[in-house]
Amino acid sequence: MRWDYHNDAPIYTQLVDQITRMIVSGSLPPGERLPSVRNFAMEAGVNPNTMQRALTELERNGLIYSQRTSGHFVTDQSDYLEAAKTRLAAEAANQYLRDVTALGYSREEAEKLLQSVIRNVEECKNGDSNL
Amino acid sequence: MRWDYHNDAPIYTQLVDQITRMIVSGSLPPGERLPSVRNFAMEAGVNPNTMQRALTELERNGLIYSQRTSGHFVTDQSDYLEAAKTRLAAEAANQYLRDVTALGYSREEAEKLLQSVIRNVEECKNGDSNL
Amino acid sequence: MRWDYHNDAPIYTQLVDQITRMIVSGSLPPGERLPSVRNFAMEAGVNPNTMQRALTELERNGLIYSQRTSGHFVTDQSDYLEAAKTRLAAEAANQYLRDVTALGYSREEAEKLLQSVIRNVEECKNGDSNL
Amino acid sequence: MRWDYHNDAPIYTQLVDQITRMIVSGSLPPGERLPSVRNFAMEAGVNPNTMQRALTELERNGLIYSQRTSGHFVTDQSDYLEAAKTRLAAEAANQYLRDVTALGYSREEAEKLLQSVIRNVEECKNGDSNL
DNA sequence: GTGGTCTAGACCACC
DNA sequence: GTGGTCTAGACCACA
Repeated sequence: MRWDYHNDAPIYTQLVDQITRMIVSGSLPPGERLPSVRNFAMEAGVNPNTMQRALTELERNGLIYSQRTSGHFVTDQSDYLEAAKTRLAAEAANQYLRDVTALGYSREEAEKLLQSVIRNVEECKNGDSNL
Repeated sequence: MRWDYHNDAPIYTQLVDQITRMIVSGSLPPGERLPSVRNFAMEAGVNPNTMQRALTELERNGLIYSQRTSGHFVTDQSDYLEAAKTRLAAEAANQYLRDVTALGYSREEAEKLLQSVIRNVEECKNGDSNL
Repeated sequence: MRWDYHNDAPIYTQLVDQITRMIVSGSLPPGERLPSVRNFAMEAGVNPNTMQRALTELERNGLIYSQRTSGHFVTDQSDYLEAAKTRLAAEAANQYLRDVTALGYSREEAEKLLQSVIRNVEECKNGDSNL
Repeated sequence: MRWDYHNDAPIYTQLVDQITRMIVSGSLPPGERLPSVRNFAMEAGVNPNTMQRALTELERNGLIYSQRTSGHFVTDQSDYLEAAKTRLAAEAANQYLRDVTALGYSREEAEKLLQSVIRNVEECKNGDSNL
């Protein structure tokens, strides 16, 4: 896992985002025990307080739960994970639509634009793999 | 024009974004003179300094230019405007792709998801028009 | 003559600079009568007030003199023009030395740097002439 | 460090220039932490906002970077610093050439003029040391 | 304590 | 009237 941060947003927010992705994408499977706050913070290269704050946020979101003495665990309600996943994806799609229509594009153009960008990405990927 | 701000980003950034959209979408046509800094600030409900900062940023981006004693003007290089428009749209599309693939979706699913969201939006629109 | 202005300095200052160069470089010869303020301003694409201010400044510098009813003339004291020329050149050289030593270069390096830049310019010139 | 300002340019610009020189000349070494905005401003005798603006500009130029809660640091990419140094020096040399050729001198004369000015400076220095 | 944003109000040169 | 700079002082989130 790569942990890199930018300056435009609070670190704890970026932690929440990244861990969320790890969970809903399954790279942190349901029921999995997370490293201790202290270790997890070291791994991510941040202050334990910051990691604690991120975990609290994730617990508030229902993606993880904490057991008093034994640590934090990814929720094992996989239907909930699935719901979170589709919700986040729908949010992203709506954001994209809002952005691109604000620029003066129609919804059809938004669709075509996405397709051309995808083609573009795939060409680059192929180019890279040839290096 | 609606000027509404949220709390996650600095106001001057949001001003830059909104004015950028007004320009590239053509609602502020090339060569058009903007209101004076003070008036524009009043209209947007912010301090003149904040608006000034936003305009400085826009000038740095090449979307407007300032003429020392007569005001700010939308650039009249329409090819540049067009380039900015497509650049911003491509950024939005890439952002969407990044978000949604980070959640574990494939690029094909990203496309289908967008289509279903668009259908959804259009149904809502129709629903509204039936009210 | 090209008259183009940038935004970082007052227009009248830029006029003073450009006319000064025209005079000391001889493109406006000693004793020459300048166009009327009104015409000169039109030619330069500026407000007559602005041109007037520039001429006043030039008169203060002794590069031109005005005769009540017949207009402005380049001074015919060619020794004075010569002196102004060398003074301005010396100022430029000193400015260059100050700039470049502030960056941490020695005076010898300043000399070598200038030579390499000159070579560079001449290559570009040759390249252009081949187009 | 001497902080003296003249009236022809905005203070924040002059701050940028002076700090840039401190950095590229090595008097502020790579990786070095700058004083806090407030302290730096006090030291330079300006308002914290003004210093902040200068630092923002320097960050945009890539000469420093800011770490959200711990301060500003000189970039540690020394190759970049070296590039900036030579770029600034080349700009100064070009400026000198432009100035002096606009006065009607040839490039050879520009070179000789610089040499004579350098000799002049060194004589003065020697004169000083004899006092 | 750090950077950063925002407001308020004054001031300036320019045209 | 225009843009632009500067100061003063308050406020905030982050670590």
